[in-house]
Order: sequence, then C-alpha cells, then structure tokens
Amino acid sequence: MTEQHEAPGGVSGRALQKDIPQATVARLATYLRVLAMLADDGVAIVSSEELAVAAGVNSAKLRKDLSFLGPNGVRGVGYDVAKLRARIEDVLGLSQGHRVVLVGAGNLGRALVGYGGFRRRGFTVVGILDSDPEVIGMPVAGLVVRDVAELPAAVAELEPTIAVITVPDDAAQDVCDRLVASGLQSILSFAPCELVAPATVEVRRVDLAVEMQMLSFERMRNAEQAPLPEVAHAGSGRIAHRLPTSHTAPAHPALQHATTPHTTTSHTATEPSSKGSVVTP
Amino acid sequence: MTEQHEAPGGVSGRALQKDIPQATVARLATYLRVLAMLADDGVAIVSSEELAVAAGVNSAKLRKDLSFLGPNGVRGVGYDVAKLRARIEDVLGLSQGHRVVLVGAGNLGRALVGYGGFRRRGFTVVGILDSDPEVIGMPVAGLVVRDVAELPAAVAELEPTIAVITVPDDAAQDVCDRLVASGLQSILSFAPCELVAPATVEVRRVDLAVEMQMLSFERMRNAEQAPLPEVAHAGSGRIAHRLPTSHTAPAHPALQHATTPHTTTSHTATEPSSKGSVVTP
DNA sequence: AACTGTGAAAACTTTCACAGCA
DNA sequence: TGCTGTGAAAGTTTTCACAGTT
Repeated sequence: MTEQHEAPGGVSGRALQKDIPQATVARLATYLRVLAMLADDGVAIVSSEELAVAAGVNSAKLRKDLSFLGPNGVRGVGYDVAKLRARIEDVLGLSQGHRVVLVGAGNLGRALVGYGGFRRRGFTVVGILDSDPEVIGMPVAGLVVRDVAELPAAVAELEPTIAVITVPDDAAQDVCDRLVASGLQSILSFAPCELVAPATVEVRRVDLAVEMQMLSFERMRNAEQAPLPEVAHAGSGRIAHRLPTSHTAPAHPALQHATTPHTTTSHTATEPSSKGSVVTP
Repeated sequence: MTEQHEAPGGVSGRALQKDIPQATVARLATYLRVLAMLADDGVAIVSSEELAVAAGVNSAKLRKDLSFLGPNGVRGVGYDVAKLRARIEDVLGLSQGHRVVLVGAGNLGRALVGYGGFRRRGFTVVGILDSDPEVIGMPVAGLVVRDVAELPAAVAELEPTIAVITVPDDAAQDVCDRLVASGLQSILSFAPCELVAPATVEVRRVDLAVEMQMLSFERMRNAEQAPLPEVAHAGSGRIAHRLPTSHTAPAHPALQHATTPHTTTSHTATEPSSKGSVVTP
C-alpha cells in the first residue's frame, strides 16, 4: 500500500531488500563473518559447500540465501570472496559503517565499548552516556561518559545511526523514549522488557537468559533419551576430544573451523574481551 | 535408533518435551519473564490475551505454545500465574536451578557474573576461571578467579550444569574442548566462531554483531520506502513520544509494558547492570 | 566436470475460527 | 458469557533435485 516512489539515486543496496526473508538476513551476517575470516587467510574463491560448512548450514540453504541478492557466483567455479563480502555488506547497509551510541555505562555497557568485535565489523562506538553522577565524566575506553540529559545534544553532535541500551530494566523505556525523541531509528536493547516505540523505529532485544533457558531445555530433552552417558567427571583431562574433522573436501586451511555437529546457533556471535581475556585492572 | 528405555522415575518434565517446537521453546522463556513480573505485582490470573500482549505475541500463538505443555488454563477464566509459571519452569528444566561456570574473566565475563538477571531466573554463577596470571586470584563479584588449568578439579567440585565461554575468539575452541573433557553438556559461547563438540553436547552461540547487522538491514529497508521522515535532529526533546498505549482491555496495572508495535525480538533479553547502572569504580 | 541458481516439494510455523468447558 | 484448547488453512522456511553456465 505504501507504494512510494523508488528513490532513483538514493541507497546503494539495489532494489532487492524488500523480499529477503528475515531468516536469511540473520544468516547473511554469519556468512559475512566467515568471509572475513577467509579473506584474512588469503582465500580468494569459495564454493557454496565450503562456505556453508564453515558457517554451519547446508549448502542448498546457503545458495538459496545468496540467490536473494542476485547472481553472485560463477557457475562451475564458486564465489569471489571479496566480491561476495562487499555485496552482502552493501545489502545489509554496512558499507558506510555505523556510528553507535551507548546508553548505560554499567558492566555490560563497558564490556561493549571495549568490544573489538564491533569495530572490526564496521560499528564504531562514538559516545557513551549514563545517568549516574558517579559515572558521568569518567573515561571508558577512550570516551568520556556523558549525562543522559545531554542526549539530544550528543545525538546532534555525534550523529549516531544506532543506539544500544544497557541500562536496567526500569530505566529502559525512558531511555528508549529519549532516543526516539532525539531522532534515532535503530535501537538494540539488552533490557529484559518489551519496549514501546513508534513503528518507524526498529527495536531489537537481546535476552541472555533466554539462551540459557533454551540450553537448559535441550539438556533436559537429551537427558530423557540417554539415561546417563557416564561422563568423565573428575581427573585431569587436558585437551581431549580432538574430533575427527574429516569431510570429503579438505579445502583451504582457513576452513578448519567448519563442521559444527550440533550447534543450535540462531543468530549473532560476540567477541568478548579484545585480546587476551585480560581484565583491565 | 538410540531408542533407550524411558527412565521411569527420572526427570520431572513429563514426556512432552520431545515434540515442542524450537520456536515455542524460545518463547516459553519470554512468557516466564512476563509471568514473573505479574507474580511480583500480585496478579493471580491472566488471560491468554493479556499475557500475549505483555509478551509481544498474538494470543493464538500463545495458546498454541502453551498447548504443547498440556492443559494449563481454565476455560472461561484464564491461567493461574503461579501454576503456569511452575509448569513452564518444569518443562524447561529450570525447576532445580542451574549452576553456571564462567570461563573468561574479561569485561564481558565480569558483566555476566554481576548480572542480576541470571540469579533471579535460577542461574547461579558458582565459579569463574581465566588463563591470565594477572587476573587469577582476583575477586569478582564474590568469587575468586581460578586458573583454567584447574578446570577439571573446579568442575568436579562445583558441579556446574552449564558453562559460559567469554574468552576471545582464538581461545574458544580450546576452552570448549576442556569443558567437554570435564564432562559439561551445555555450553553457551560468546565467541564469534563455530565450536566443534560431540553431538551429545549442546552448544549455543550468541553473536551481538549479528543483531546489530540485522538492525542495519531493517533501517536500510525502511529508508528505501520512506524517502526521509525528516527527524527532529537537534533541540532539547525531553521525554516526548508518550505513545497512545490504549488497547481494548486495560487489564491489570502490571500489564503496562505490553503493545510492542514493531519489535523484531527473536529470543533472549538481558538485564545489564544490577541496580542503577552504577560503574563499580 | 564442477558448481551456481532456482522452481517445486516437504517441513515447519503462524494464524484462523470455532468446538467445548466452566 | 468468556476464555481455553485445537484441528485445519495460510504462510514461511528448508530441502531436493536438476537445468544452466563456464
């Protein structure tokens, strides 16, 4: 119904976004990660089979996913790693990078500012805010924590495209409202509550406890089928369990990672501490 | 295949787990959160409509989801909050609580130990380990960081049911292997790489960057349709946008949260800093 | 020969709409 | 009357299998 004009010279992502299934979008992000890894290792061409294995999906699904972006590969050959990567970034709207503003300088907020996985994937944290006078003015990973009251000014000045909410539960809706009022259109919240926002604003929520609960469920289900596998419960097991990672195509050394046997991954993947799990004391 | 005996007096979750769809399991965790909120507010009975709205799904879906757990409500009346809650916890295997061991005492690891949302939902962090000599021995939220080398001993002693990996990318597989060798069956990883583990071990991965990338995609899609909504980009917008949160059934005060208009939530929801976004200095 | 791109089938999820119960 | 529980319809996602290209 909202059949607006097609914006001839506007966005770069061509005209296909419209029909890309949600599920596919989530996986595109995963493919991007694998492609980055391959590129780092100097791999120039991948087949759908190799890429699929490395991403933990089957190759038909991967090809179908990519087909939504138009033709990307060469039949009989495979996909050009660099080209495919650029194409996916373009479609996901990542080509120009994103400026991220973080509200909530608690433990989680600080973990995220320092989080190298963001910068590496084109997300730059440009500002961090909090409401606690104790915290305002303190430096966090090269940024100074500003007062949430300054939010409109900060937004005008920093021009973020994405906001991340890491404040407690009961402050989340208020922060969300302020972000919306300041003109932000994309919000990622870590607060365990639904947030109300106008339909034009995209809000996503990440709930760590749900992941744990799903794990709990799977374990219960498994426990039901196999009485008790009698696990090695003590001792000094070093590395153990180097599984037989052998598929038909040994492929490039970069594809070592591959062959997820049971991983139920739904979407994202974080990169915790930046280099060596060092606690900055 | 693997048609073992049914363990007569073992688990409490009845015999239904088997056929509960994945998508339903993810939502059960959400319902649980809402039910806890209602219980806190003294609500004793909810209708599917109220609960659904508060959880951000439609009521038919909610009823279908609950129907997989057997009859839970009373026709013409609704669901008993306490009873339903207990039933879901039982099915998800949460009734006995979970003991969680955390590997990686970096920023993210520390954010999670302190994270009240876990304890409140039945997950107790019983141990935290790292490989960095700088960090080993330091206290974190009431626990002392132990050496990963001690992992088998720590596992034998603490008897965790779930492990969380918050170490960097390149250490993740090694840690995973050690956890498996120590007998852990459920692993939640924040490292942005696929982990290889035996099929009997359940591994889930959370990737924060994927969530951001999905946000990015949605924004691009929206931007394409609406030329430019001309957002209020500066000024001093205070709280603004108190949306018209009016549905037909005003219901209990506890149901304020409700009415998510566009939230694309897929699963979990975190609760960042424990009380007031205070940075423990 | 090798590998992509894709229609068509199968599987899964959501929504509808109403029978059945308090 | 009011609300749950559920079969059957509609919609979405995954998988299959093969035609098409280099």
